[in-house]
Amino acid sequence: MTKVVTRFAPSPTGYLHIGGARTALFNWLWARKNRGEFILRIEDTDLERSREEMTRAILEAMDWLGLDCDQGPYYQSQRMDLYREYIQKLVDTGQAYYCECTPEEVEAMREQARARGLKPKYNGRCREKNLGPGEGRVIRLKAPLTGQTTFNDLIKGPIAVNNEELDDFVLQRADGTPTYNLAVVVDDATMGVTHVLRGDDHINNTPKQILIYKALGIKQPLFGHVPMILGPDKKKLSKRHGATSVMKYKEMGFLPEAMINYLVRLGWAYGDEEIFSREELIEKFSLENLSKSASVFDMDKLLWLNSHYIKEKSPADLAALLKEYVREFDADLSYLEKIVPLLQPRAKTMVEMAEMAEFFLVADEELQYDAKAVRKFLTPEAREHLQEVVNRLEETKDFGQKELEQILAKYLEDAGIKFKVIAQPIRVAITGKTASPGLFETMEVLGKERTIKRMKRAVFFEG
RNA sequence: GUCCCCAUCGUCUAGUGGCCCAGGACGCCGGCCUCUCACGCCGGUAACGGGGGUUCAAAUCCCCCUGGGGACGCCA
Repeated sequence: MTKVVTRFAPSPTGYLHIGGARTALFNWLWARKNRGEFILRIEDTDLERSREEMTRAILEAMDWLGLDCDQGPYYQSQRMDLYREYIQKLVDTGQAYYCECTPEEVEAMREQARARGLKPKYNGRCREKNLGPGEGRVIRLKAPLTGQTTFNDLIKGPIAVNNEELDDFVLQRADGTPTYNLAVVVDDATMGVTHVLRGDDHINNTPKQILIYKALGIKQPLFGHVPMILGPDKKKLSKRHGATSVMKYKEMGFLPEAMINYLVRLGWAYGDEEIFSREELIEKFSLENLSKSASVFDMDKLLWLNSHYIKEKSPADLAALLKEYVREFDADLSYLEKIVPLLQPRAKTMVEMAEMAEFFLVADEELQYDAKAVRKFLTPEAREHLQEVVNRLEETKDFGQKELEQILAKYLEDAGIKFKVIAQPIRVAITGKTASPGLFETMEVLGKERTIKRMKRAVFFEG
């Protein structure tokens, strides 16, 4: 059995988007599962649109997702000689030819075909002209006029296309650079790629590439076309649907674990299981369980997975992460580490967690009070209770949840009131809001001094 | 327009001819828990696009229709 080699080959014309990330993930998983190799290749043959910063952004996103490669990144822009060599081979063997038609002329041919209700194609005008190299000339593949090109897709099954549908497409542009289809074939072949897993928007390119493999007389890899990811309107996912860049999700406070888990389940399933660790995925991933149909990106489910992984992660790790999301961080990590457990069951994203952590981090005198909360809960009676509770809190040395609970219980008994009566006032006093983690745990983390300071401030606070 | 691909709850999906008057998950609704908000737990809502076949038996196989998506570049 030969070693499995997969690759991810983005073009640096944009950021790594959701769909690309999933394709990369599937390739990565397949390589890892089979103890094969995963190659990263930057497809930058279009020197006009390729941007170096995009390459960096893609690499950064791959890194964030933890999709490490064994080879590369390779750059097609650095392999031009190799492509030229293969193209020359095709010209020499009469399987490719120079064409002097201008883009306008070709467009006219296509227009003509369209007018007759046919598929727009180049009409093969220069096919038998036997032209040599020259200014403005491209090289086209002399594609078969009849017959069928077929392949057995790993995901979709048998696919057949009549060769009449294909035309003599361009292999080398007028500027001497190779086109996508040629470069992909040369690279996949020379890099020993065994499995090409890519978006099914490439399905129509596959027959063309197979024609090149055949013309070159080289072994072709196995192809698998994964379905597209759609927006809620069922159209191909794009900027119109909001964030599509993977790194945007990092910014929005998603964990890479959640991202990976979500992406893999979009188009792949393993029975009824929903949660997968990286190791489980490598063990359980399989091509047979990939679905054939497109799937809709669902933010709610991503959010659910993210909150799951937030609950699962260690407070220490989260504290370190949270640091990046909190504005003006001046406390130390150990303090954040105490806050995090209170927020884990509540925050769905790191951004949310940062917002929820805000009142812990702000200076006591700068704590913002919600006006409505003040009006509703800091009533004159409530303020009296608050003052009484402060008096009792000042006398305690221990400020742990247990002690606090006892002190409050004693006060309730003495004052003859229910906890409900003072719970919200205290909460508003120390957090400024009506919603927060449990009162006692919040007080403990805040500490005696700050809790009391805030409560005292609340007693006389005027909204 | 032409070609290619696809078709189970709103969404992600299980299902590979009988175990399915279709299971899980997200969401949504209701309840429980409760110091608020969450978490958690329990329950509920909701789908095989339509029509023909094949078969003792079809969500599962075949055909047609419809619907959706994609591709038709000297982009990838």
